[in-house]
Amino acid sequence: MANCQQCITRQFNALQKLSKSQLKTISDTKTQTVFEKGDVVFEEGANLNGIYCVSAGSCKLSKLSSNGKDQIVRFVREGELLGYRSVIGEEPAGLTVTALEEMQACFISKEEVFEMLKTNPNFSLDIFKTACHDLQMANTALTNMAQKSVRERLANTLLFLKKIFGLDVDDNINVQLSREEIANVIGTATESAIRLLSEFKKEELIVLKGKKIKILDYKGLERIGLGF
Amino acid sequence: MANCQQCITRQFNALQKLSKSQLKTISDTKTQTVFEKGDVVFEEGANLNGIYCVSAGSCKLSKLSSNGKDQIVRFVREGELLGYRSVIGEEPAGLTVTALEEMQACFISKEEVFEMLKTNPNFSLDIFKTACHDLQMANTALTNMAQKSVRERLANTLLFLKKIFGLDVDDNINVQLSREEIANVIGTATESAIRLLSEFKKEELIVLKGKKIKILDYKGLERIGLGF
DNA sequence: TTAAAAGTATGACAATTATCACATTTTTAA
DNA sequence: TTAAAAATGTGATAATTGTCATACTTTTAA
Repeated sequence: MANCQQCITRQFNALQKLSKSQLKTISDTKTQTVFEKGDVVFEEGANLNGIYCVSAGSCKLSKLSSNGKDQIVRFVREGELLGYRSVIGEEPAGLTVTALEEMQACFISKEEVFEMLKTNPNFSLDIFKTACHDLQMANTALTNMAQKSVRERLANTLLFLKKIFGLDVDDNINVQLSREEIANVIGTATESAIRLLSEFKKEELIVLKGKKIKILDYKGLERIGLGF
Repeated sequence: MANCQQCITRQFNALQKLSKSQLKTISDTKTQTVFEKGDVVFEEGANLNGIYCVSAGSCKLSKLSSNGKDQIVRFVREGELLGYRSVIGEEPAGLTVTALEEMQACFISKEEVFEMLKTNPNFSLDIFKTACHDLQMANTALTNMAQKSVRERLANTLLFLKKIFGLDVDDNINVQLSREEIANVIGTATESAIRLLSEFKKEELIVLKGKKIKILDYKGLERIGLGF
């Protein structure tokens, strides 16, 4: 996609609020990058010079704990913006962003972002709303992490992954995560995640085929996730 | 405090960015409320008609889990704003706010807030920065909750409470929380929190006197919090 | 193509944490 | 002031989860 005017991605984020001339400006100044699976977009602690608009593919946002383990905090798909928290908050990035598959993103410089924030209240409010919603989600995630068992969290995580990534043609959850990554979402040991996945399989809640996971019993997983 | 112009509280939040006339407007339209210890300012799920500027006292922000337990997500002290996430995000409140002591707060209507957001980019950006910082904190909290043991979380929580509330004349952490509330910050059973506090006391890391907690060995708690 | 490396799976066991029971202390309210 | 209620503290025990060992499978790269 050479220019932003034709790009449908922006319909899904705050860039939809830009005026024609503002859109032309970022279209002319943006730089487009392709990331391969496993590539790091930016790392925790980095000072970002702009934000990324993800135009294809998906990535994980993770944070390193003092025990050396990665905690996956969030997934971002095409259409979403990356790095605005750090740029607007004028802090180093709090999370590391890693591509989960081939991924395309357009970089928009900090200066352009602040210019838009100052001159376009609709843009400003829209992106602010996203941040507020993210905060809501973060608080819910914290509560679940604190109050739910690993088994409950796994059930919720599977439903959550389905919600974010949807299903492929065979009704599998449309994302391929390693067992370790699943464990890093839940906040548990890899072995525990593997063991509980096997249990879910035995209980005929899911089907496993390599990294592919198909949910058989949505109601069942929901019940487990709620603690029953 | 009858008017906002003389109120020092606003120095500590985005209201410092208001123009004189904007300040006069909110000063004339605000309503001031006093909350007693245990009073609920607003509840999870409520539709807020404005935000609160806390001018005295402190409160806890908590979320009910499906298991019936409260998770304390955050503490807010004088000088901070409450409810902006819900108002700006145009969502029901995600958290319940409860006064921890006598507390005073000024209510500013939604209409005033949006008016200021639209016409004053400095205000807008300042409050946005706060939100971004809150997001950063939320991600760190999530990672700690997921990756650290209850013992480690208790150590970190005590240091965190000291940082937020400071010390009283006898060097106790300057907030009185019940054992249950401490457990609800950490995300553990009340008995476990009590047991671990007793352990810390035996290990001469802290001194307990009723609800008062004095930290004796900061380095020791830091070491435990990091997982050593 | 094949050897090495990485990832997945499972058992055995240890450590952590939750739950229940109950005693003691503190707070509350009549 | 005093009885009731709530909060705190501790033991016993069960349940959950982590860790280590090891086998098997899949992926990677020479």
